[in-house]
Amino acid sequence: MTAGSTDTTSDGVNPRPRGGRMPRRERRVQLLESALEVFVAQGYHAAAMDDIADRAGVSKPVLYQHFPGKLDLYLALLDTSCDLIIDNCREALASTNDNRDRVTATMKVFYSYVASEEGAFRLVFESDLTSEPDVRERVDRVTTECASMIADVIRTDTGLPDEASELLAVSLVGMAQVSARFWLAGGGQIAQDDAADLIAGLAWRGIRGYPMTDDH
Amino acid sequence: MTAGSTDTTSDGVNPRPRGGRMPRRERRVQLLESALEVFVAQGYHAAAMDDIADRAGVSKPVLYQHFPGKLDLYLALLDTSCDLIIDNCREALASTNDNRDRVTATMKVFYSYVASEEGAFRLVFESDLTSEPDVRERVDRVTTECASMIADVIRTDTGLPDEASELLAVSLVGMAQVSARFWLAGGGQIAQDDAADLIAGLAWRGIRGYPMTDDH
DNA sequence: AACATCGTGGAGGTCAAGATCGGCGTGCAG
DNA sequence: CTGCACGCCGATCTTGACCTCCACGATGTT
Repeated sequence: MTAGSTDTTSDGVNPRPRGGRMPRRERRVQLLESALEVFVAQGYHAAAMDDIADRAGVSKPVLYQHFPGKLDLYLALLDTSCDLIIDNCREALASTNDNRDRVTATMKVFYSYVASEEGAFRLVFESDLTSEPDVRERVDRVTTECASMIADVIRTDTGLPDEASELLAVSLVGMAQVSARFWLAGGGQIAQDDAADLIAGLAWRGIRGYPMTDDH
Repeated sequence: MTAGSTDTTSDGVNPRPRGGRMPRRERRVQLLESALEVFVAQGYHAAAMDDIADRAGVSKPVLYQHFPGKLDLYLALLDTSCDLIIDNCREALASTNDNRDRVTATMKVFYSYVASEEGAFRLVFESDLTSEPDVRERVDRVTTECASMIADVIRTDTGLPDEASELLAVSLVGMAQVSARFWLAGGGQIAQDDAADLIAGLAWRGIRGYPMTDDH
């Protein structure tokens, strides 16, 4: 009994049935999906190209016929995920003119992002390839871009200096991403919207007093 | 002769003079210092044991006579850094009974931690070995432990439920660590204490308004 | 002063993982 | 029926990094 039974190779993952033939374009998206699952579950370094190929139900050469290397595959997925969160953040900020609603909407964007089934946020917030400059640049860009958009609002409405606005905005983004990640790890003790509302309230109380309030 | 001149370690090319002989205990701490520099500069995976040995001015076998393997070496440094930030956080919270001062003191702890010359915070906040459960557990413990201590204060003073207190505390920790990291990356446009005060003000305005505020 | 001891150094083994080359089966035009 | 093209797979190569074996020199003792 060398093979044949579709048993789990290593973990609780079930590889796809082997032998199906499909056009290139379709195969490519399937490979991307499989790669995302493996990278999310194991991280970049622990993920082997064999694992991704097995997960997709194909052999390794097929994978290399679609992507030149492991890093390219990872960067493709990373770019998609980075663009998603940045675009959603932009839309949330543009969705209203009330700053309190802006805070809530942006917070919900982060919580939805983290709660999404695919878990792609791990590539961005928990990447284990930060030594690679291409990865570092993209990961940092998520925080800096989101923060920059928020900082524009802060600066416009408060008149604070650029550096202070940026730092405040970065801290709001940090609050959102870290709390969302640990909310998810907590296992759903609190409903997603309740958690987002709670933290949005914290953030809003923090920044709403800034234009006119002096310290103490 | 064994001059401990730890000058700027920007890129890691700074091998020590070779040939110096020293007692075990001293050699061990020197190896730890060298390993920290290399891990901080290059990350876990990119760092080779040869690099660490060369950095310390010794050869590879002596490194293995002091530490059984690469992971143990990394975990030793990680533990030290994790304990440091957790203990400092605890002391900051115990240093006063005024919650506003608690927030400021805790924020300054994070900024000092990130600004410390050795850059050990990168092992905790930017580790590239999160796939290893031992590492993941320690890294997460920093946030959860710090948050737990803060959550105790929040729960006591506000009467909020446990889960809400924990989530608020986690978000404050996230705000601190992310903003501190990006403040450092910003290159010192703002003075360290000013940045910490700014974010502490944001955090305090956020949480001070919650139910049952005990103002003296 | 000579010898034994111990720490040090360079060169090498092992193995995992990324990247690749000749064969196989299927569908279609002629 | 037959040749062709295309997609796919088993088996292999190579690189790089972690981890040990034989010489050498310094130190303490008689």
